[in-house]
Amino acid sequence: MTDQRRSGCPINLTLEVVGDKWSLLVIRDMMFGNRRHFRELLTKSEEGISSNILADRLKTLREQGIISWADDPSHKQKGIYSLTAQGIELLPVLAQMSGWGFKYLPVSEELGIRAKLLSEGGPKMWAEFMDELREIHLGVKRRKKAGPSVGERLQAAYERVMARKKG
Amino acid sequence: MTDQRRSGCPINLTLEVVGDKWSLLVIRDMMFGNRRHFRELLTKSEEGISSNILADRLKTLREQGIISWADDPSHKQKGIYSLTAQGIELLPVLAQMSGWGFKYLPVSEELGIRAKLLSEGGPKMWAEFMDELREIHLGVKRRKKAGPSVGERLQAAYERVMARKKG
DNA sequence: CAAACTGATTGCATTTAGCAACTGGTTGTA
DNA sequence: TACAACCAGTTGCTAAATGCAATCAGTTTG
Repeated sequence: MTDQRRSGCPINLTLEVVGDKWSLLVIRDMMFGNRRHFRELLTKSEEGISSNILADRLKTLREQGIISWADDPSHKQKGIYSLTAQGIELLPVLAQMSGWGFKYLPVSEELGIRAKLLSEGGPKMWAEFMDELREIHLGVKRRKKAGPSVGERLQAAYERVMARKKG
Repeated sequence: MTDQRRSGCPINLTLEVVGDKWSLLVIRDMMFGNRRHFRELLTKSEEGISSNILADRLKTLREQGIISWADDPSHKQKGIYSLTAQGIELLPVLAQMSGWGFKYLPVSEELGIRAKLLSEGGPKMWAEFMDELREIHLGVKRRKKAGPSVGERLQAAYERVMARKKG
């Protein structure tokens, strides 16, 4: 990962940071699956990332200021990865990619339901979800809204589809 | 490019199609720079793509239904690449990436001005620009709006910055 | 007719991705 | 206190993608 940039174009620079097949999936799992430890990210992802790639991406994402790392006081070996403010603001990028994929690619039903809700919810829902992420990852307190959070609603919808498919 | 998918997640599927360092740059140049021929894409890009990579990406993007190809009647060897409806709808993805890059990465002034305007314009401006792209690439007629188009405004802003920088 | 231009392709070296096994340490349980 | 399971990675190796420079055959321009 040398520092030479191909151009000063914002799209190019963004691609140089997260334009590979894994970085955004790691961020997705931290955002939507609340995976915060190395092992969680390694074993609970749909796609099966290998440990050296995961270690490399976590390192790079830290260097880029997209995630941060802290000791887990409950376990001497565990660390907790968190999204930074900058990382949280990748949500609209993921939401748009998710919406496009849902519309044009062979998305599975259980994994598509979140995309559908997020796409229908639009920028207003994204802003609310980013607020929730700031609370979870940065400890920023926010006024509790009535009813379930966006994160909870997405998770509940996923589980509803899974339950119906199994039963 | 084998067809095996890592998962049915919409974000993952989108990444498998355009999640590399070049595909989205080719689409960017077609959208914002109106590059339609192989040579234009090859020589007029900021980043300097090599010809074998460009040929491979154009092939893949055609196979994925993101761009299409047609003979150029003015020249027996020339072909014209166009964005499909599906390709045009990648604009919001590019716009979000562009906005994020503009906010957090060392974007050059002349290449950042489009990102700034597009970000400020929001979904409404993106919809208008997609309408313009549908006219240019798909031949879909639309009612002419008053004043310069989004594409023209972006280009004019870019040229204004360049003129000022040169003196 | 020659030079420049067209959309690529080929060969080769470098870089990145990916798999499987392994390391050194910690924690929970019997 | 022995021991399995768990923790965050690292190492060695192979496969695939990337990138550069040269080349190609047909087309258009002067």
